Amino acid sequence: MEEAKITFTLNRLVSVLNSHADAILRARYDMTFSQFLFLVALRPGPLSMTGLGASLDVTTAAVSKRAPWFEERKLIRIHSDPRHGRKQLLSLTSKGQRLVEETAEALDQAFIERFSDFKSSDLAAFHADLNRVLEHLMTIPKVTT
Amino acid sequence: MEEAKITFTLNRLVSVLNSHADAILRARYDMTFSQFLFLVALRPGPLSMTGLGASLDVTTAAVSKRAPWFEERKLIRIHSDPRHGRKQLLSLTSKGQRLVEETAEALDQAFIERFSDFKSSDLAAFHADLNRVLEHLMTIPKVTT
DNA sequence: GATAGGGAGTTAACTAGTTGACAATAGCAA
DNA sequence: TTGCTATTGTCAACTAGTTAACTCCCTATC
Repeated sequence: MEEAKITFTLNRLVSVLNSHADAILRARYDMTFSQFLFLVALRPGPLSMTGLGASLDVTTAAVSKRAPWFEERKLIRIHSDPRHGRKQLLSLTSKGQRLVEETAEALDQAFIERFSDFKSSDLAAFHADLNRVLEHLMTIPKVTT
Repeated sequence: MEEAKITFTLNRLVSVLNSHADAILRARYDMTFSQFLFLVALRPGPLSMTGLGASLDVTTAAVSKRAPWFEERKLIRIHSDPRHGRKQLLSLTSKGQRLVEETAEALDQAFIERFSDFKSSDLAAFHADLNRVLEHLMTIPKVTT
């Protein structure tokens, strides 16, 4: 009993965190959390449809359907890769880039304020624990039948 | 920068945990994780459409659409509340109950095995940390504008 | 050069959510 | 009683995912 409840607690935790972020983005930027994630994934540089899908942990088809929405709003540019006829490269426009920086900053700030009464060393230790568990889970994919 | 990454790590962690659970359920019980959650929520006793929605953190409409699928498979029963003409009560059939117990047990077992090399006191401390953070987030809803 | 394969993207049909509008019932107050 | 107001569930239209089937285009090999 005690075991599985960790996963329930984790699920509740991320759900609360994400809807918190979503609420801030909707209220201040008229934007959803998932739109934010789409743009953030492009921050490090242009990606193909498939590459962005991998980064968002979503199929290429899902990206292909959503991309035009962002292009229409001039947040991203879609241009075909000169080195590969079929491949499309998605990149942030300067408008998109500005939006990402601003929203990312706002969320960071909100997070910091929310946890201002936690010692930063505690948070760091917590993050380290999370990473330890995550890394443990990534090893030995283990085909369960 | 360091701050927001905690939330990214958390999101990755639950996504890995949940797809792990999903894979086990699909392979061994031909069932998805979200179907499992639907049934598990009814384990403590019958719930109305709205009540189940609250428990799953989903709207009443979503429950209303999915419920017939489970009824057709004789996993739940839908009967109107004798004390309230409009209200519908959803409850597990014995088939549903058996399935829930079996799958919950399987997932618990898989979790235990997966973390067999973690000291259980470490896991307990980790869970306590999670709860501490979660409780912190639940306080002061704080209307952000 | 022809062609077989693989990689990349799109589309269709599906599932699972959402919101908003609605219908039906419950419950209270006058 | 009668009549507001709440609660409850359903429906329609939408968003965001999935898988499977398809189309292009590139590359290697014969």
